[in-house]
Amino acid sequence: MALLHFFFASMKQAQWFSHTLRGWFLKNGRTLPWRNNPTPYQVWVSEIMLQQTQVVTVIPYYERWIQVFPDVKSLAGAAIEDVLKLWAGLGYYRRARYLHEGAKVIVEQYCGEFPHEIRELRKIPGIGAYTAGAIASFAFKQDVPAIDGNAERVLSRFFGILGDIRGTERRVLESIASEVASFGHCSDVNQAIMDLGASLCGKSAQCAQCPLADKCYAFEHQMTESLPAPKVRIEKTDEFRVALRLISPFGKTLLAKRSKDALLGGLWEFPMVTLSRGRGKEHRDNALDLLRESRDARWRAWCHEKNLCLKEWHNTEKYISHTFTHIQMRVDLDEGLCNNEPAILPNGDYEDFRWVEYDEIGTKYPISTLMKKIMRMSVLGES
DNA sequence: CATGCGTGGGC
DNA sequence: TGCCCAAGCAT
Repeated sequence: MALLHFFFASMKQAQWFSHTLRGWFLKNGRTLPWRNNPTPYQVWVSEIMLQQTQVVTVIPYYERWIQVFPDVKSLAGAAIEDVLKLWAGLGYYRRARYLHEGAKVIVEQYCGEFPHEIRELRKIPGIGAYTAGAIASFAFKQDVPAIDGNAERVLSRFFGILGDIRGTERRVLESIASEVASFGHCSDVNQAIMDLGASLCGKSAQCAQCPLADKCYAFEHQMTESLPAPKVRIEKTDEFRVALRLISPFGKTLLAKRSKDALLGGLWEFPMVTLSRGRGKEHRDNALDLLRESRDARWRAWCHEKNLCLKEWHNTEKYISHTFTHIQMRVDLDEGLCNNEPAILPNGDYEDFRWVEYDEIGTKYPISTLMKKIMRMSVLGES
């Protein structure tokens, strides 16, 4: 019933919406590095980078990326380490891995040419419903919808979709998006929806300047604040870790490579151990006790297991707090000198260990923002 | 299908 | 400052 209601109510509106919004876009659309008659590769790279990430953040990363990897073939032939280095700092590192894998798939299975069909695009790692629609409409000029967070917000407000657009009302949203798409010029219209969502129809709407306000459901009913229905947020887990800056007799620093499917997968860091993980004040208090009492013992055991012979040792009293989507992390830093430089086998969180020059960290070895913060705490010399 | 996965910017 | 978010996808 709900679907039928929205379908009939929105049919007339959809054409006006498409036409009016496109008119606004042709005058007011943003100029962006990936918008000048883009190749499918350029659309792909930009769309993956833009997932959950702001345009201003993406621009410099995109420019650098296109310089180094101008096409699918150059990306497919690259080393994953170099791919991650270009991505370092952007977050959600699995996206970089999927881009790399996807490039190989396109070269090996599609003769280096992007498939045009949505169904085929969806088979490429990291390309989901939205990105497939974006590539098909922006690069191949197909009249298909591309529903991202902006489209969810703009469409749910304009057409008055009151329920959960990620749940029960998903079909309604998709049906309306298809209706809008059916009037053509989807490359423009889809980008118009995003630009409107990024400017006038953001979290707080500026309806006075909006070309769609005349027929907008949310504007008419003063519901822009409450649409779309907000996502449920999960409480963050608190995590307490200790990192070790360990220096060998030859002045090398021990670096560990995180397992590729883990948090910050594939990036390098001072080795860390997790002391505790949980939620609530009681847990946090216990964790701080644990930190005081068993921090050194944990490290001694860790070093012993790795045949590392510790010489000097010191707790820096310094720590950083770092927030991830689902984790509130505190990392304390310990620093020490050891008498040997053993080869260390992969284990647990880490798939590789290496003794490196301090100034290679971040240039030769890709690191996260968390690791940058930890390095700033280090008081030992820089070599 | 609910959950895991980063970061920098805005208020 | 602390909280909320911003062009999703895979499992």
